[in-house]
Amino acid sequence: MLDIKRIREEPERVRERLATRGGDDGEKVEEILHCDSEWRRLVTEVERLKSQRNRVSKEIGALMGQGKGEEAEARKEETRALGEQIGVLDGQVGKLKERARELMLSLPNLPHESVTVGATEADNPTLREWGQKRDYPFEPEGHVGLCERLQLIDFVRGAKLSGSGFLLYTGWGARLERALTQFLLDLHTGEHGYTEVSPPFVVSRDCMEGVGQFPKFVDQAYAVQEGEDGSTLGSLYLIPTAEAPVANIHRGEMLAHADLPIRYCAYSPCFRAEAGAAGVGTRGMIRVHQFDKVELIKVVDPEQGYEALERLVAHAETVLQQLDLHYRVILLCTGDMGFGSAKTYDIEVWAPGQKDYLEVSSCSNCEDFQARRMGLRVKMTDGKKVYPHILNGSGTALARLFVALIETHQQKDGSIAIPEPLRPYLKADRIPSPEG
RNA sequence: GGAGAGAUGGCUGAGUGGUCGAAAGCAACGGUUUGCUAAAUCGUCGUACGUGUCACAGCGUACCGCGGGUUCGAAUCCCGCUCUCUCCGCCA
Repeated sequence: MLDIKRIREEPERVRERLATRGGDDGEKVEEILHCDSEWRRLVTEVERLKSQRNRVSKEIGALMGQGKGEEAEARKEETRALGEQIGVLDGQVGKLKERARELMLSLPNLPHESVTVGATEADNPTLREWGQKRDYPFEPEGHVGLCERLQLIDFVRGAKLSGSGFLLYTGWGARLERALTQFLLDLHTGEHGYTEVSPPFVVSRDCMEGVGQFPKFVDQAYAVQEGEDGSTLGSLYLIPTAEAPVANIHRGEMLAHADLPIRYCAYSPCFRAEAGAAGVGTRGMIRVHQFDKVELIKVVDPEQGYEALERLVAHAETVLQQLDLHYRVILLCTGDMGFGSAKTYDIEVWAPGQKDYLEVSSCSNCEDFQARRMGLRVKMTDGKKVYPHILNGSGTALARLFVALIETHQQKDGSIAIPEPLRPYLKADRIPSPEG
């Protein structure tokens, strides 16, 4: 959520920055300004009436105390009339405020000045690459083929259980997934200073709203239902990312400055309805309804938000470096950024079987956008209360990492070589080929 | 799932339908004092929004878990909800 004061003070600037995202939010800004000024006008008015009523009520109390009951009765008429006016005005005030909030919640964050202005992913600049595409003395196989041949994933039975887009990991596949998860958590907690948390995998509507998933992406979330009648279990939603619960851990709190920076690291499965994406790259495990991910969340002093973002990306990059996977880091342009983000780096790993780069991490600084939505503040050492910057980054998504790993490290003999740092976790240095 | 108890300012904890934004204590902050890691003493000490100011101040409104209701007036009475605690049952 943007700062209403900022919208009041420099509406043009806000409109300009929003426009770089490509949406049509100009009209919303207009309506917000209108609701806001109207709201302030009515609030002033209704508060004046309330003040009057309070005064008269006190006088009535005094009269009653003095035993002047009749006089008091007479004055009650006054406040009754005031009460009616107040009721009407309060209704209008409430509606305006609600409408303004609704609009405020639907506005995306303003892109940071350093972000390239652009319309689509074609405009995303590549910032750097690490490693390189290897040459294989054979035609590298795609992950679907590898998974089937090595019996890592049973695509058919996974779909039988839950429909397409759900994976059944088997044997070495399941073990590799578990090893990767463990490896990632140990790396971030041990080397990068994050505190591991294990959050609920369903969250309330408030949490979804806090991180900016709602209201815009309601149709992308699975709602938890209680029974066949469709009654929703207190409006709970399967998390699309651990960011939803973890970024909300301190919702509504007032943190001390000494509590910062806060760094959390969490494993969770992620559930995405991917409505409207059917048929687009749905084969295999590139785009699925459920995948595992290790997420990194930071809550920091606003002064240090961007410094923290650079470190966050570096932490995610370490994963790929340790697994010896070629990747590139790109900066999302204004038109391609997520709803709540002010600046986002994507890390894309090379998958030789796909002959394409896969997004395995998205690291964003949402600045105070989420903190404002969830009412999370920090009391600075000088006593000032500010909204901290909240950052999130994947460290990393598992399914696609799995793809890049097996495609990159496939061997001529049909086996998969396991990079050194992962071996202790898998307790093996290769995944053997059944026929080998 | 059943029964009961509770939810008040950073914390502990009072609170009669009407000067209650809320006693008291602790903590915190500022000052004074005492020949020494501390004590005594005085004072300050909630939040949000609106208004106002260069900025303070000031003024107003709201807030005693959340949402409704009764009333001229609600922390206080009524209803619904949420959460916490205790006991019972059930269960990984």
